Amino acid sequence: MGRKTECSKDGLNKGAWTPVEDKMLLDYLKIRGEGKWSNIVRETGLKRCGKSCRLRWMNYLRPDIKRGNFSGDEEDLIIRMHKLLGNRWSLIAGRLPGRTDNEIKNYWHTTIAKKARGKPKVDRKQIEPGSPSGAASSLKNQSSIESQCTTGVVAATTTSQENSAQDHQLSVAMPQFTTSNLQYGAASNFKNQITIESQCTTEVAAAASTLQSTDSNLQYDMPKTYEFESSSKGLASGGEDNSSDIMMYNDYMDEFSKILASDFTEFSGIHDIFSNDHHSNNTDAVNGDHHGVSSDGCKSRETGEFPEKLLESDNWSGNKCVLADQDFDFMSLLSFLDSTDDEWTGDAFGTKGL
DNA sequence: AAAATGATCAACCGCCCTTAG
DNA sequence: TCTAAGGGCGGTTGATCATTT
Repeated sequence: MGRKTECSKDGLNKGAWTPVEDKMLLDYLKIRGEGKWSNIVRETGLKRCGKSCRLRWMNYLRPDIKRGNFSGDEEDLIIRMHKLLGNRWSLIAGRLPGRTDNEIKNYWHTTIAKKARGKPKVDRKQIEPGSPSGAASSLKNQSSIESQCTTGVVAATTTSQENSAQDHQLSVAMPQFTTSNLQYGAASNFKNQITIESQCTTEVAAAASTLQSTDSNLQYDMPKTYEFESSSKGLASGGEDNSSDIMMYNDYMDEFSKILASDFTEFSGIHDIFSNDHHSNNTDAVNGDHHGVSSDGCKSRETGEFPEKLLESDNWSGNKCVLADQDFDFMSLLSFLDSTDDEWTGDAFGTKGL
């Protein structure tokens, strides 16, 4: 069933790449550059499918890849970005210069998620005492992901089996939720989802994205129709017409999705939030001032602390721009995330009080 | 010293989205 | 407008190495 993928064709190598294969790929990319991955097989005789070539390049061969342990700052950043974005590894990687989505994903699963479950990493590479990623940092991270939110509401699933699967997912992806404080409701509770205490809205949004990631029927920019309602894996129908609630929820997720995918400064709501006095430190950075755009699509980086850098890139999902900026200020990013934790609320999207 | 267990990470799989024809 | 192919992404697997018993 289904069409045969390029990588499932006979005669292609699988498994670990050899130095010879690496060289063939690098030689090709040196001449032709990235893209047109499927041409590589035809033009070089390399017995790898295009996807495999791309992966090898993106995750291993690129010269700008940073190797070695994640610093405490990077770890903090991952945790906070994950809190906002869920398992959107490529988006998170886009904010970590030199790190790949695969690397971050692995790191999350092997280290951070375990910490969140109270099982600290045993670092085989042995981090030097006093380094930012040492014990103190771990403790800080542990506390940073503790729940500040007493009530979380996530969309419902239909069966207890599915609930349990998602319990697991949420316990990993959303450390601030525990099974006991999740309220599983039916789809008819969408209204309740939206009227959740504003301080928890970030978590709700992220939880929604997490749910999406486990269910191909749920789109991040929530579907215009109830795709999930008719899905065997999707959310249960409440049995009554809640279309207005759903529409509001759709609007909310739509806006959230747009913001994640785009230049933040396009969103006046976000702009307004950051213009508040208590965020005056960041006001300049998010005042909607667009910078020059270079020919490669990367905007200029003469100035700046994190918030501006976060906002200035119009390419959230790609590493192209961010990787060029090796002086990325993690502390600024972390403080930004701190300062805005409470601000990623319905307010920004005009949903408060729905 | 050897076996068992755990941790790490490169690579694969399969799905979805985009785009070219 | 439709369809097939390519590209991108998140989830998962399995080989390898380190640590523990």
